[in-house]
Amino acid sequence: MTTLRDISRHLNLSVTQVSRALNGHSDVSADTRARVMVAAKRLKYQPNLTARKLVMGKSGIVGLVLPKAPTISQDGLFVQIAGGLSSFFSRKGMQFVLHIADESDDILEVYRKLFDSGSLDGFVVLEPVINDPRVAYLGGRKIPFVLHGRDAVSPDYPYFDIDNEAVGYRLTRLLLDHGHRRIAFLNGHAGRSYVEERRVGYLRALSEAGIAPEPGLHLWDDMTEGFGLVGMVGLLADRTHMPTGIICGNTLIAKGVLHILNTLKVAVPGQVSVVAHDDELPGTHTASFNPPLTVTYAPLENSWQPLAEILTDAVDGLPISALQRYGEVTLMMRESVGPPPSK
Amino acid sequence: MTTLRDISRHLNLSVTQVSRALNGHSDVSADTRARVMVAAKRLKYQPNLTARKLVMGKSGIVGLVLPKAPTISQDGLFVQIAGGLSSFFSRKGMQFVLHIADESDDILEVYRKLFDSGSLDGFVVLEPVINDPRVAYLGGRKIPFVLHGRDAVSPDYPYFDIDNEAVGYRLTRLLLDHGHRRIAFLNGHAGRSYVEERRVGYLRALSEAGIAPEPGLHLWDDMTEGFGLVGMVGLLADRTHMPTGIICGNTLIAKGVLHILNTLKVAVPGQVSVVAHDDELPGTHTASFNPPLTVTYAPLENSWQPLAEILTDAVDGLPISALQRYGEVTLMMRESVGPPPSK
DNA sequence: CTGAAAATCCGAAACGTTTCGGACAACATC
DNA sequence: GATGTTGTCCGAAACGTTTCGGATTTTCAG
Repeated sequence: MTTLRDISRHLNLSVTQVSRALNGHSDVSADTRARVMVAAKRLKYQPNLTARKLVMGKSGIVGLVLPKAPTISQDGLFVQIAGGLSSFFSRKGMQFVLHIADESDDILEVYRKLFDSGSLDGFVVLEPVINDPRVAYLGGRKIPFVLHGRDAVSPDYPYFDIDNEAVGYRLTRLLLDHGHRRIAFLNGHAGRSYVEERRVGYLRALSEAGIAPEPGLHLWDDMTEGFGLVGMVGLLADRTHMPTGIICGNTLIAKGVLHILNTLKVAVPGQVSVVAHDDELPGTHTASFNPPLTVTYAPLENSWQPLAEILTDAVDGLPISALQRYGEVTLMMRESVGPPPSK
Repeated sequence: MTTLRDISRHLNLSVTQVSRALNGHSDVSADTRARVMVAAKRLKYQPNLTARKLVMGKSGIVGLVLPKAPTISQDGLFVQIAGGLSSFFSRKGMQFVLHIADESDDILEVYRKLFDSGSLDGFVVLEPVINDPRVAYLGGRKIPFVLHGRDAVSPDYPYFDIDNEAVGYRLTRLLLDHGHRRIAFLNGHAGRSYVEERRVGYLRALSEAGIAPEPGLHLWDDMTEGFGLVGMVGLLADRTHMPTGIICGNTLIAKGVLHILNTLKVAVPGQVSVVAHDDELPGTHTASFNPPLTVTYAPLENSWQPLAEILTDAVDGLPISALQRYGEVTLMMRESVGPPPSK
């Protein structure tokens, strides 16, 4: 292990100057800085985070804690998330690390241990539920974290989210503008905040169009292909009274929905129009669905960078107002939407 | 934050004695120790692990480094591994952490960074290939690690493995003992050491029975259901000359093989006998295959505990001889093996 | 040529802990 | 009474880094 002292001896410099050179301080001559940089690289110098942490109070490591019970473990999503975050954090000079909590122990206790032992500076928190206990705990203890999403409407903690109310509104509005009047929404699990917000957008669009929401047309469930299959079959039960527009909470649901429609030879968009929100989950490529699906598009991948930025800033103590950001959502018009059948 | 110094001042003791009292050293009087304990509790003393780590040279954290490109094809498997290791390490008072390497950077460089920065004490290494570069690097630098498997026959580093030569031998032998003469082996990817070793066992059993191996009967490929499907179709191509015994490297392959056999109405074990090695991958339950599969059984789950034990011992500097262990393999006789058809 | 500002550099302290080497009693041994 | 032995204790060094305050050299205006 090479230390600052090694470099300093090697260059006939003081440890101080080497440190300052490496950390980009002002009072180091360009020449010295260059020499230090070269030597550091050549000797494969790696700053000892433990020592640095001791004097600065920060370790430079952040993490993600997941319960063993697979909330996200499906679909290779897991590796994608960890990989994405990992690479952006390392680009910011931080290390990102993943911790799977034993199902036996309380997840909040895991956060505490990790933070109080001084190993981790902060956390990325995924998949919030409404009034999320993790958020309450971390926020209460003033432990730095960033939430992917929100657990309330106007939270007082760092987060990155997309405008889910707008997603619900735009998808509904699109169908309304094409003339649809009976619009079903296969949404996610109740309790998740993004699910609830999309519902709010859906209801607002309907109400603006002067349409009373029918309870049977809004469904909550796991966002899986299975839900799409079962849900769509249910909606088709009464052919004389079925919806002409279908909104799917994600592309898995849409896959199931389209599968049923295609199998039963229901024309899309001839008889039924279908739209969805597309996170670009691995393995679902909405452009090559049959027919190509009209979606609101906001790839998950676009969140890793802002999440990493926000968390590093949070660890550095920036004010919360600077740590709340939204991601963009684009409407991708493709071929799954048309006017409703004329009776 | 209360420190040792606070306690020492409060008790008119030296920092040394307080530290020794708290850590249960011998040269502290019973009286002093009691007083220190009381004071520590009353002042809510929390030892600063960072400082301790700096002086002791250990962080108490070990990790697993994975390339972003998924070597471990199955995602559920991934979580299972990380979860299993995590829970056994935490039971040993260590923290386990997972690091996904950016595909851009050299994986050895990642190991170096993680270790030299003092963040991690050691590593679990999975899925060795023959002459694995990671093993060479870590071993060469004397960085503690434990290998799940081996990358050579008699290695000089800590490992936990099963006897893969015996797996190959026993499965082959079982079929031979039932009278089979033409035995195919759908093995894993060439280069992996366990794959090669099983092949050695297979060849030894054949040679003991005086049978010359046919090149076309031993196949290497990814250990997926797809390989099972494709491989089996290939083996069935010439019905007059097909093998009567099939050995599958894992249960995914076996799943594919059985699927083909069942679909084509080839009787198992009437016309073809099938055996496999069963790691108990998530989602494959060989007892309820059709027919229930005869396997060598060595659940992956049984490795987490020994791996955790070996690595902690390795970090503590125990001699290598104490750090090399084998796991058990049981032969589970079920219903997929019988005599070959009598012409 | 002088003086001061600017540019570079360095020693030493600090972070909180463990541990090495020794100090100083009290007590037993011969 | 001299010599070990044992039981307690303590000062100081060490881990590798950052940073404060000052020291030294260079530059440059007057």
